[in-house]
Amino acid sequence: MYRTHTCGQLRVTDVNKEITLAGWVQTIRKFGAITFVDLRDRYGITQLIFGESLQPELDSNPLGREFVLQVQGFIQERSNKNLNIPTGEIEVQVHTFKILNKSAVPPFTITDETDGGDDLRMKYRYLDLRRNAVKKNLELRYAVSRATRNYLHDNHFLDIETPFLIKSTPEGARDFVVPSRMNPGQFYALPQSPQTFKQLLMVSGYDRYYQIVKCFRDEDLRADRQPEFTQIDCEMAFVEQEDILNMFEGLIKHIFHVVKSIDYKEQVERMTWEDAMWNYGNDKPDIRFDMKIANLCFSQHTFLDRQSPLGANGNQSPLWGVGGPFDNAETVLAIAVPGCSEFTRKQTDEITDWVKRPQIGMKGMVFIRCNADGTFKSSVDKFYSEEKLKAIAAATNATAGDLILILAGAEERTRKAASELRLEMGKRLGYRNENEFKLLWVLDFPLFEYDEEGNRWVARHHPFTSPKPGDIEVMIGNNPLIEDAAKYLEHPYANIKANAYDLVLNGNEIGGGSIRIYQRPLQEKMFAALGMSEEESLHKFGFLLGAFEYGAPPHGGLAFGFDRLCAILGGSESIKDFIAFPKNNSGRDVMLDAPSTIDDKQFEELQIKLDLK
RNA sequence: GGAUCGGUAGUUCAGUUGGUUAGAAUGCCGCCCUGUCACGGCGGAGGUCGCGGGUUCGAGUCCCGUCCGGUCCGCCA
Repeated sequence: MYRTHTCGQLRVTDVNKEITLAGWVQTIRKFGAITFVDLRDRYGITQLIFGESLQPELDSNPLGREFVLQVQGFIQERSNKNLNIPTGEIEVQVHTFKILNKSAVPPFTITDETDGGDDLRMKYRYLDLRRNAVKKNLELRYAVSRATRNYLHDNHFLDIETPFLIKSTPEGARDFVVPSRMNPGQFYALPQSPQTFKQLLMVSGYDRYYQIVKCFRDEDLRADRQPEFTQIDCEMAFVEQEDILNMFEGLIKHIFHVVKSIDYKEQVERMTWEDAMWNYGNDKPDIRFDMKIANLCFSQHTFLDRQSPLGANGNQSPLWGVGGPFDNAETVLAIAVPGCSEFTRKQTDEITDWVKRPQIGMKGMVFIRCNADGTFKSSVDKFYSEEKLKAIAAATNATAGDLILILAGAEERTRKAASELRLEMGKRLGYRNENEFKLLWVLDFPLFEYDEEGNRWVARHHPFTSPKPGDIEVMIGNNPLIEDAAKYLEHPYANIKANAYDLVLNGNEIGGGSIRIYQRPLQEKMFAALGMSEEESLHKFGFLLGAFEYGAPPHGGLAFGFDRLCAILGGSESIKDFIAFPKNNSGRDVMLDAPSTIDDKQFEELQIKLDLK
């Protein structure tokens, strides 16, 4: 028997017990005739003490960090206790020991605050995983997984596996492809999600399905995006949007309860996509803090059908007049930052530089100080009177002591910049506390989105998403074959809303889904609207259209980004440390050095000839 | 596809205006130490300054190219 106990379980109540432990040498502290060793395993650390009689044996079999060691001894109460660790009141008085395996000196320290850089840690991931910090994350991941399965099981969901080798249907993200030896010249694709399979399961009558499943997307990566990632994929039949929201609000609350001991009692807030874009500048607002964006004015129509409070700029408006800095701006947006009117010139310059960075791309920033005495001081005093500044401040909902930041420019870029600026100021002012969790449903997304590059309309969510009930008629009644972009832009499809919903946690999209189309004619209209010919839609999705002919029930579902959810619950921006063996941002596994070339023999079997450009 | 930051000892980093033998901490090795737990003390070893080219009397430092890594934009139904 290698061990009778683990390194985390022994306490003062175990004193005098004869035990055997096995684990890794964390540290060695030598004091002449006695030696202390911290022995570590998955469960904790136990101090070993080697007395004088063992020193000759230790001298001839020296220990080193990360050696695998087995010891026999008895538990004794420490004379000097270490109350920082759970086993700190006891130690093992060793009488025999055996080195089960030696270790090379590890390239970085196996400690919570390691001295290893990211690159090195990834190369030696098997050592990195020994660290408590990473282990804690993987344990949290398992806890989330378990809570999810328990909740869904209790709600009669069935875990059903779906295939990984499927057909490439290049809609949306790029597919990873896998050559088929038995079918030369043909390729499987790895699923971007089990979307169509779960819909087919609904047709088959498995009315509550889930799977915690790997998905694959061959797109460029980020700190929160991996080429293979895990989803909690769910689908339900005979449901409306409200049923889905309730079910999965329940799931996330259950996860909060079990994993974080948080009782999220209040109903999750809801917001339309339009309100989100209008007030926060993006479709996944962080509502832990307010600081809404004020829409000061437009000179042109925007994608939101709203009126700005101060009217158009330029000479059409008595407020803005002519000659100001916003004369030619498509959009003018403002944020009132609470309590920052006393910012120094250096601080405002610093924020200006921040919005001028290429990633934000603003040409500059205007600011107005709302002084405590009710006066205003701005960087545009020569253009606007005190009265006008007051009107702007009122439209921004600013109060005395606030600093108003104003951005102007092209609609899309400016709105995005204002959104980023709001988040940045929120972060700087400490409003984005990682221990505070705030959920939000974003509803009523547009069904379509115009793809400038491809010169066509694409599905914003995916092509199986149902329009909102009132908009279905619009679609059925309009099935134009659209020839050019100009027609698209006037097209009524632009205003069709989807029966789709995203769940947002602290400004991160953690889940999204929709009520699906379940009738063949509507699905055909959808494919047509996306510019797919009948032949093409049959070739790609004939199986789904066929299934809809055999009694497809109304259905809908949702998928959570599992890795991201775990990272946020763990208080991290990066998902890498919540994945045992992640890839770097070039999609490489630096430990395996994958991807790699393959043998000529493999090419031969696949009947593939490599001809790189 | 693009932007940006970084690459110097095993590791994490410093290295001024281009100028003597490239430093610190930690790790590693040796000696000392019977109550440490970030043990301590003394000593030692350890460097193709990512790679290639250029400028210069002289390059870790400046220039060009390239490779690798981080972050971001585009992209991610």
